Amino acid sequence: MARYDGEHKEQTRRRILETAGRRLKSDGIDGSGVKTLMADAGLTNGAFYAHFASKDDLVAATVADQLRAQTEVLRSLPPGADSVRTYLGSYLSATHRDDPASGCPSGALLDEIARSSPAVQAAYTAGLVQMADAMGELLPGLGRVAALQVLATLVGTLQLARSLDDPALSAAVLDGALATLTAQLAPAEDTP
Amino acid sequence: MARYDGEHKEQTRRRILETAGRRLKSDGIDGSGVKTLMADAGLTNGAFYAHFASKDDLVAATVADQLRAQTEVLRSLPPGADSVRTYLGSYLSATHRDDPASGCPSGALLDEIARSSPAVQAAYTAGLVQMADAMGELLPGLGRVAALQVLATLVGTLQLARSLDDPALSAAVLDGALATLTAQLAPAEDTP
DNA sequence: TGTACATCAGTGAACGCGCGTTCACTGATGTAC
DNA sequence: TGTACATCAGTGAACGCGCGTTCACTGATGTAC
Repeated sequence: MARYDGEHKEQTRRRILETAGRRLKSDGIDGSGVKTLMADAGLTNGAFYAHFASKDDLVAATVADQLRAQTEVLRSLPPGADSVRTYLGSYLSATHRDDPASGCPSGALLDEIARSSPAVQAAYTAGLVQMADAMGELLPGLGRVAALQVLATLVGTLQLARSLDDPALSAAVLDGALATLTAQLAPAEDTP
Repeated sequence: MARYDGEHKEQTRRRILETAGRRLKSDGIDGSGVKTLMADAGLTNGAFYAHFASKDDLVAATVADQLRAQTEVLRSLPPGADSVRTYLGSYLSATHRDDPASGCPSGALLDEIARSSPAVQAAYTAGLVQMADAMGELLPGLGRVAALQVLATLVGTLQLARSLDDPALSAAVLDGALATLTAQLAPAEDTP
């Protein structure tokens, strides 16, 4: 019946989702055109609407997909404070700061998401709660709201580090936040 | 010699700067067109280039102006932990969350600033350092980097509260961050 | 005081361009006989 | 096995529109006589 068995099309959709994730995070939502997003996936603009209802629909799907990926990173770590420390360290690294395309979607897009459609915000809320709960499972006693607070601090710090044009200050803010968060999350483990 | 004594033009420039501040914070940088920005100030698009060299120039000037206004708010408070607590409380309020146009430029625009030109990032860095130092002067012992960390947490929390479509969760994140920051900044004052 | 003039802040049409979206079509594919 | 066909993922031109920027101009203003 179906010529490509549906599998081929599904694969293309995934490819668009993944390259769009990188492009949106590096150029922003308003800064990424449909033509460019499709070219990134090796396609032309016309094919876009065979996969997504609108640009907004793609943004919502991409946000969900990106947060799923971030959640999987957290779930792949063994439980314990060490894992959380490792995660914080890589989140607040110069590497992450300097490569938004590969990084956290919240850090790259949060204020644009705050201005986005209800569909995008719904996808974001669902995805971020998953991510917060995954972090909560690494550290017993860290509830959903507390985990969201940690994520908010990570996001704000990363954005700030990306916006300061003084490299020493940018690095100091990253390091300072890592120290503060580490102390805050495992206060009992540093004292005998 | 000069027909309007230069004062009239300076006043118009200030008016553009102020209405642009509100528009940029509510619609974003990419989301605000020159035509709209000028209409907000009661002018037409053509007059724009008599006041600013480019849209990027306006954005840099607006970022500087907005951060100056935020800094003045901090400087107007009497020194002491109570003032900082008051400031944190108003920053992390539902009122601020629901009215980006009147609020903090970092909270509204930080990830777009991270993608902006060197000129915008230079204006942002200079303005934010002023703001951090003004906060540092309210609370002895709060250095520049520590103050920037506090600001990063405020910004991330505000953006997150604006992006979550669950009102209860949004409020819980604001309240939780306020409690955590307050405890963090004045740890000696809560215990006898 | 009244008139002619120079100034210049502001107007609004136009430039080329990219936006999100639509649609008639192409052509590679797997199937049917 | 070889050929005719139906499917449909993908093409690329076109739609109307708004973008940032330029520029010839208008007309209210303060000044000079």
